[in-house]
Amino acid sequence: MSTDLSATPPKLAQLQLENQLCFPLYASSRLITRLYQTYLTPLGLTYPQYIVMMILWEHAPCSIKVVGDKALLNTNTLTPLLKRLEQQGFIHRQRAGQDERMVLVYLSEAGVALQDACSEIPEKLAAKLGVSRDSLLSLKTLLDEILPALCLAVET
Amino acid sequence: MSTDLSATPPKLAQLQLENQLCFPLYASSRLITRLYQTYLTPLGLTYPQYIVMMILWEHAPCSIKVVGDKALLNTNTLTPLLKRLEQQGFIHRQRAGQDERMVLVYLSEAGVALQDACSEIPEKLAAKLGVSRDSLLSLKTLLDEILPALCLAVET
DNA sequence: TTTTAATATATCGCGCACGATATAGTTGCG
DNA sequence: CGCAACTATATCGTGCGCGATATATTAAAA
Repeated sequence: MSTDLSATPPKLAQLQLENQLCFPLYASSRLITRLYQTYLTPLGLTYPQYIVMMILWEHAPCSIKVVGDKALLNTNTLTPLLKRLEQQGFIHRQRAGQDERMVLVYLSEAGVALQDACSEIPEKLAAKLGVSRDSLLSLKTLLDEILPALCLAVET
Repeated sequence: MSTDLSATPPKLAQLQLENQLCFPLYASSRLITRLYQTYLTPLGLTYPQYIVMMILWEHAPCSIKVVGDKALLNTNTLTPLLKRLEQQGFIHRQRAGQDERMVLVYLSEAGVALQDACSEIPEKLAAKLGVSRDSLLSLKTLLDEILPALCLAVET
């Protein structure tokens, strides 16, 4: 009820939204996704699909495992997502010959062409956001520093 | 395929995952949620439910609109979420008398008691993460600076 | 060479997120 | 007053995320 720190025990004050790190992280991630969506929807992509396409532009053909390692996603998310990308005609999938467990993901021509169509999105977004390049850069630096610690902590 | 910047046009280099701000934001948000979940599941809460409970601990009884404004969530997310919180016995809902459009959310005794059960979670998490308090604090500062710009940009 | 463990992918179920739409209730304007 | 604009909530459909589990293939151990 009170935001008066002198009246709120410190442990309960930590549970107030404005004192939490987790909330702005959660909220800004969702808002960024929504911003991207305005540019991605016309191209037929969702935001997680865009993440996966970025990985494929750089690494295809590669196994689903590799995509998952880079996107930090498991097959319970990736299998249906890749199915949709295949239905859209951006990729196709094929079991690897030498190791029948693996499924290799290949880019189609449309999938390759999509990269050009996406090339302007990051700068358009930065412009629309109207936050200094410095702020964005130091945010990225901080997150890149914390991300490995998060990966470790999740596994323990 | 190549990470050699001299061989990759700058606009396409921006589409490589490690040059993007959006990915570490998206990934760390999900990982933080997963970390919280280990502490929240035993209490019968999901992470978004925990966010909503934090708002209610501070502002209940209040309307769904107020909860949505603070959590940056709409009723298409909140209505079913609040239903589940009610089924768990943490809250109850009632139409406001003076304005029959509003639904007021009240904390039950169990809902109030839950705050104590959650009071140790933030510090436990920070300890497990093993990142300096300085890093976490400057991350929060940066995010709080960018969040308003994001809210604005989403509306335009 | 069996047997066992590890690996890669798939499936299921639940709970978000969110765009789009619908429905009451309220307010304001002519 | 009557009617249009606004507000608060609910519903629907789609696509994630992810814990849990299943299956097939390969590698390692006995």
